[in-house]
Amino acid sequence: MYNRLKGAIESVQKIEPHEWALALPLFEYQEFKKGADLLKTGKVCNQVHFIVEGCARIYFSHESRDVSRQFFFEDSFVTEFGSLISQQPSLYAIDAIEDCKLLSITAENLDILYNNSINFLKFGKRIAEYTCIFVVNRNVEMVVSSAPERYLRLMKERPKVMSRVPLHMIASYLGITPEALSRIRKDVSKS
Amino acid sequence: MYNRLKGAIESVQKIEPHEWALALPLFEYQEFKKGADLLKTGKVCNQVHFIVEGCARIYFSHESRDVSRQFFFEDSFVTEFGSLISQQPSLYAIDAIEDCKLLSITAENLDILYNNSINFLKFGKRIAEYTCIFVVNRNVEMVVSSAPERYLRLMKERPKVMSRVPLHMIASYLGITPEALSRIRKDVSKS
DNA sequence: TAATCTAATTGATCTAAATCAAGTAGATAA
DNA sequence: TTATCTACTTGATTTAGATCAATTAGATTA
Repeated sequence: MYNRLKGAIESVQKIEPHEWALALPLFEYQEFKKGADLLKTGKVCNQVHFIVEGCARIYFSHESRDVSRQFFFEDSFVTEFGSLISQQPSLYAIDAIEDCKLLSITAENLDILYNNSINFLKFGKRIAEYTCIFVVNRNVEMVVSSAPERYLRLMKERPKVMSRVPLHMIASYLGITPEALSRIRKDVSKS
Repeated sequence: MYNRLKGAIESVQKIEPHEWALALPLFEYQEFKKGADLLKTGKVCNQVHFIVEGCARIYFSHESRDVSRQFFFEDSFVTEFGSLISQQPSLYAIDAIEDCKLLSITAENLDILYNNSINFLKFGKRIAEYTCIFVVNRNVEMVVSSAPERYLRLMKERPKVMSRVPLHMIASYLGITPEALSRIRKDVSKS
């Protein structure tokens, strides 16, 4: 389990043995059942989770309708940056789409880690940068591509989302209604 | 001029005198005329610019139409993260909306800085995190708010954009056509 | 100064996707 | 097993904003 965490981190930034010795005890194992909340809207986000197994989502509640912002699968990290960094109440919620096995670190321990390990600091910088690039591209895609184009691209580039996330969540992620997604899928399957 | 740069950085992260001694010589002053390109699409982004005076924009060319992604004013940094970090050809271009006075640092010098100054490394991490939060929120706004709502919010929260950026650029930033923006403005001015 | 651009506005029409409404199909629970 | 959810699909109608077309208003250049 810890090897999965180490692998994911080292694929981004080389970490020294003494840094691992500091880091690993700071992570705590926890499980969440499907549908459970990892973070509720209005609460301060105090953890970063590494997903060992399962699938989670960040979403936004808007006029009694959930808008999914992003999906996360095994071997990736989930947190709500905005709240984690500002330590202000979160505008977003995180929940488990499938049963989840997590290795989690608290905001305080993460601070300790960043202040005592230069390579973890570099790792944190890179993660933020990659996230930024990903989100910017998604943003541009929302403006320049049509709904069917966005659907086809998601299908091609993130097949896990298509196979493991309910369609109504995918619809809101794509910025459309479930009805519109249903019709797009019908059109696509025809051609 | 360098005091402006120092002020902007220190407002995010405390920097030690010896770190400033290293950093400041790495920045080079340059000017761009209104309309000039700071980065062309297809070129590798090799600089981060601090705007001392003026206004710039990142945009995306799509089917012979520019889509503005973001606007930048004095006392802020402009670069194209995606290309800067990957050192791959940029999907985006940057140009000067007004005559610009810049303090610029190259990707190589930035690397030197990050590898020799822990506080600049922390600064870089924070900038990436803040950018990420900003872009995510903008993203969600594109999905949940109508065009008039997005216009009103931009007017309220970023008056500099409204007063210094041409309307057709604002329109594409809001994800609408210039015609639609014109009509929204007429409606808003009535009420 | 007039001439030529380009930006912005206004009007008419069209269209992608939303909304409203109803039905069907899988899950989950009793 | 049946009953009850909730997810998904399908159809009818509406609407926000796009597109097409023309005009006006500022800029910029000759």
